[in-house]
Amino acid sequence: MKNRSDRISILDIATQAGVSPATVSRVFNAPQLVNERTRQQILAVALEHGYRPNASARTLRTQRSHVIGVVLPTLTNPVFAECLQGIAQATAAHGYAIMPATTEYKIANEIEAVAQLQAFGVDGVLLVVSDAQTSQAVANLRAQETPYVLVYNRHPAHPCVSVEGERAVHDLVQNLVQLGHTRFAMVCGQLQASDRAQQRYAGFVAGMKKAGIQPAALIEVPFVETAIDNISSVLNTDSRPTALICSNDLLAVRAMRAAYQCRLRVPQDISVTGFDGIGLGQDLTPALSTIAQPNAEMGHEGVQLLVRSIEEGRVPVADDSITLDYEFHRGESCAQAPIHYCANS
Amino acid sequence: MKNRSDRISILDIATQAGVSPATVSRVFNAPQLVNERTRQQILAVALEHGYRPNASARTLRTQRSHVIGVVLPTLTNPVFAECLQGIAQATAAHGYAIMPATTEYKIANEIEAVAQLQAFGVDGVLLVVSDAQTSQAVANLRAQETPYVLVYNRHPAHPCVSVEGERAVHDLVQNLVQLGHTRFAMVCGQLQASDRAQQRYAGFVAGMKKAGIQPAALIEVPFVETAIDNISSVLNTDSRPTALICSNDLLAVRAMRAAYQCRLRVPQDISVTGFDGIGLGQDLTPALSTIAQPNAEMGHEGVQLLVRSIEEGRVPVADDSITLDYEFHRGESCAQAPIHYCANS
DNA sequence: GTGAAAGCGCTAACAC
DNA sequence: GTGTTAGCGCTTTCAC
Repeated sequence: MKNRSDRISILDIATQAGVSPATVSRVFNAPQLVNERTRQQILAVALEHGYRPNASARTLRTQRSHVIGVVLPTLTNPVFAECLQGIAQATAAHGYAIMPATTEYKIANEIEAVAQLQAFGVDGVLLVVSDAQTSQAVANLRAQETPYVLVYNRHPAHPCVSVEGERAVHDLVQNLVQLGHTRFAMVCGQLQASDRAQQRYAGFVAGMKKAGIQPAALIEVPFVETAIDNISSVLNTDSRPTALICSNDLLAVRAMRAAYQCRLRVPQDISVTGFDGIGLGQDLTPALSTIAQPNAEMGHEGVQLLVRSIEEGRVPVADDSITLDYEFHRGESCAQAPIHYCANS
Repeated sequence: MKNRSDRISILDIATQAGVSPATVSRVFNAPQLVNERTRQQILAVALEHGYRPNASARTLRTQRSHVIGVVLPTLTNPVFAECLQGIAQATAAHGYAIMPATTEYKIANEIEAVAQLQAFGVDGVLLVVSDAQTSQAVANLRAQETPYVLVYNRHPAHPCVSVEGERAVHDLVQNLVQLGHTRFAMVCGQLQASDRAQQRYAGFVAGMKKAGIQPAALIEVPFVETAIDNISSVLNTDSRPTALICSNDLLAVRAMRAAYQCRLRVPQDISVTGFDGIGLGQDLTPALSTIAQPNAEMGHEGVQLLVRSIEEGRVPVADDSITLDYEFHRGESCAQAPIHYCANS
């Protein structure tokens, strides 16, 4: 009986085609070295059996797996899902496979994921880490000289594909000030769990300072489950903000929900902005105002950079970093500050 | 100079620990066979070098990769992203890695993905295909006796983890009829590209029949880009429906947008329901009414079923199929039919 | 243009 | 309880 484990091998193809395994191998790896007629002959036999060279054997022999590892926080947030989608498409176009792992924002998982990927012999890894500066996982990659590129993270000492989050939020604040807003609050997840959120917050602070506005509330939302309550409690105060700048789109959606529950209209009573540019944001009502990153493209570029350096036999370095443009989507969730607040200021 | 390609091997560990490679191997694969003291000794050396057995070599030797392939349409739709998240967590818990590929709903990509995964020697594959009945990719898996489980697809001849989509929509129609609705329309993507959508539509038709209601409009949306326009054109007619049953949540969000653009209030003027239960749906305003599938759990169960049968050395069969419960989330996007329409009926 | 043979790193008989 | 050895399927010199 045919057993699943005795798959057809290069030797079978060689035998049936009346050539040596070396020739069959050449057909797949250096076809120009093989006589046209024998090549066709071999290809015919291979096709008939649906033969493809065993990747583990090839990897073992060549020390090249044609697999890219990917480490990211979660696929529950569409930003990362969209990015992974971009990664998947780009790698497929280059003939690579991907091996992703999610960390749930846990440092220990980042480290474990990288170790596992290294055991699988991935040619390189793309990561979104909690904090590029202090990441042990990244340090390990570097120590082993495994090529890697950070995505979303932005740090001068590492090869990164990122967006200027700090500047983006800084400019956003100016933008809202133009619209008459003077009372702001920023909504973040746990700041220490994300260098991106920290950078966005830094932009917020800088923007406020630039505009000469009082330092404003930071609403740190420890768990997504309670986000709406956390935000509502701020919106229920007398001195509530007229603009809520959220460090990501998922929070912005919840902020709009919180506003609704507090009987505030978006954007008439309160403006809400997000960050990320998840696809769904544009289809919401009101359409989400957000600093849109080109998520799929970030994945694309990361793959591009990583694959190129892998194929050139070098490791990507900080100088290879790519900064992509973000785009402020005006949306419908932000507008002029409400009149009576303007009067107050 | 240290080269990235000469990673530490089992032989290095063996030499340094003063044992044979076989003993080192045993420490990782059958620790109980090794003397406690030598085991500790070897573990210490391994830890010091951060050694992990090379997965390609292990795979080549044992014919077991500990990798699960995943084939799905896209990660741009949160349903699949949430499911993959569940898959990633479950596989990690079992010590497996995943290798996903996206098909963009193209049959050719399904076939190619499966072939690539087979070349990588995955131990099994989880797939969401366009049409289980006619899938060549699935047929190939079966021909090679590669263990596989379908997720979301529901078909009597295959091992599936799914939800009774047909019944769900059938019941939903009754539900809406109870609320006074008599004019319905169903919104789908391209029906021939998804057996799930077909099943949901069948449930719609059956539900209408059961309620003794006129066969209603089917709004087939060929491209997501134009979804809102397609839907709007139906909403702008005199005989517009009072309830829009959408075959997935992404379409439902766009349907709500279309309603808004047509100056119809959801749910006062028109009720909208989705299907899938994407996480974001509950945070929207109005909260999305939907038939919620347990997306992460579907991934979990698929992994469970697949891994169990892999470890028992058999292939999952149709009889192993699992039907999970869906849950109707009432949400805020559906309500009583508007009065003047009731009067009409 | 093609073949013979060595060896990538590991595991699993089998021997002791 | 541990070591010796063959071989998984492939690529790649080197020889012809």
